[in-house]
Amino acid sequence: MSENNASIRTRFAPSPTGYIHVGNVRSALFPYLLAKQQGGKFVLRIEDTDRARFVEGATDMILDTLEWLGIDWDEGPRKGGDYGPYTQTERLDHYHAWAQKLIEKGYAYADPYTAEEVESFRDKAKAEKRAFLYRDHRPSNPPIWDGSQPLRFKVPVIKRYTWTDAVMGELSAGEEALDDFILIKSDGLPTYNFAHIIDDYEMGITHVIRGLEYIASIPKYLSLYDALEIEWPVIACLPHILAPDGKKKLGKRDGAKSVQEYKTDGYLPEAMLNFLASLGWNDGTEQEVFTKEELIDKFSLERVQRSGARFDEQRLIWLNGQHIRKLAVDDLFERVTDFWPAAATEASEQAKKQVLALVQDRLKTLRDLPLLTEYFFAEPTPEPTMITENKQLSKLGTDETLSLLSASRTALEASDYTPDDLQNTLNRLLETTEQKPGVLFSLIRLAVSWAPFSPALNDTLAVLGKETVTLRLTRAIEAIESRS
RNA sequence: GGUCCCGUCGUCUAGCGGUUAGGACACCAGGUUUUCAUCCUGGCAAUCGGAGUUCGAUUCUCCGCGGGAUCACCA
Repeated sequence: MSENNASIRTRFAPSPTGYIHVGNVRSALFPYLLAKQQGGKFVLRIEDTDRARFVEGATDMILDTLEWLGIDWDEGPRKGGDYGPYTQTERLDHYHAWAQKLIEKGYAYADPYTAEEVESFRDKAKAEKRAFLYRDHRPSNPPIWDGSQPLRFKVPVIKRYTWTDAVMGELSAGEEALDDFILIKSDGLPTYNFAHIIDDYEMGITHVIRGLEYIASIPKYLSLYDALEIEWPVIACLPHILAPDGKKKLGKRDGAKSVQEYKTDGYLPEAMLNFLASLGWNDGTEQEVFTKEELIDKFSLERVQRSGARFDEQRLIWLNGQHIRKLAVDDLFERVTDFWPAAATEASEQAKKQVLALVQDRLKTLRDLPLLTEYFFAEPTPEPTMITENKQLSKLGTDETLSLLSASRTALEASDYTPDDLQNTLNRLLETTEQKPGVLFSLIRLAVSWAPFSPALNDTLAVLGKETVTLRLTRAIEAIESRS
């Protein structure tokens, strides 16, 4: 952990073009962790300058997702702050003022060509297997910019740029990386390339952390910082999260699920955070399970991996189980509100918590709850074939099965139904019937649950209660009798 | 094609010249008086290739090979 630096300001700047998928979240998580660790501020900014891809409601989806994950922003939409507005379309006057400065300095000019003309330049370069550079076509006498043409940046100095990336290390790129990119589009809105530089500066962002796809553009940004006489911020590029099978960056086309889907699939936000953080980062120890507070405490950009990491859902599932087991039952109870089987609707809070405590160790996702608990809330339908197809029980004859169930019913009726007494009763039953636990316990378990698996027998019986157990044993006996 | 980045078990990774190359997920086997899960024990499994530097390379350098990113009036 590095020394405290309360002046640190980081940001996450999504575009409202759709939901946030799991590949994007790390671009929010890492800046968040860094800001929290240093006692600085984490800023959220909405980059909505692309009107064509704008999706109504996307901003709210993104904010909801971040809130669910617990990635809380200090400034931004829903929060306000001293550096607003935090939505780019509300900051147009800022961009135009800075653009004017560049024009006055001779570092910006109107692009006189039509889109088609530029396209033909590009095609020609491609046909000749050359890299296309707009600055090779820089007009000698550009018209006065009247806002109807795109405004282009005029790169002041064509040179090799060298810089230090907080994750990738020393980087450099040749002159081919520099070009006269568009600052303001012909619709009057700024491009990302221009707007984010202005916003980051005006919002006092000290650490610009974003995905690796921007790394090729960094020299352009550096030349713009220089033209604007703005000091370079700390720059960090995060490697991509790769699709589970292929080697390409995980995207919506590869079936990258939205974060919301993981929520409805029964994943805990802390598991998601832990998983995403440890994809491409570790603290150098052998610790695998981290709480959010531990991540904040231990995170560092220096230890972020330089290569991409596959999204391995198996590992997420395992981590989810780990985090579920760490929760107090009361806390877990709050999380599973939407996951109970329909049969549990009428059950009391106390009854549900009892059941929950029993199955907590068995939950991989919250969605497993119905499968694991159905028979506690609804009368199961007897399926005698589960006995005859069980490899231990299949050796039992019908008569023997019936007498075992009958003896069990009688013995259990005498118990006070505390887990301890139930266990003692079951043990005595083992002796009097001269059966192995694998036979007797399996039989009772099936007769009261008719489920493929269940928690420890004495605990299960205790939660079901004497009345229910007696009833179910009777029904089991009847079902087997009527079948033979 | 130009520019740039990356390369340790199947997967996520530790390693910062000398290690039996460690851990985790997954998988396999065994154990904890039934099942499933948890938990415990054990097993399987990796340094992309070739030169060079060095007494000694996973580690440093170079060349290959492989993979990826990017070359928009998208971000």
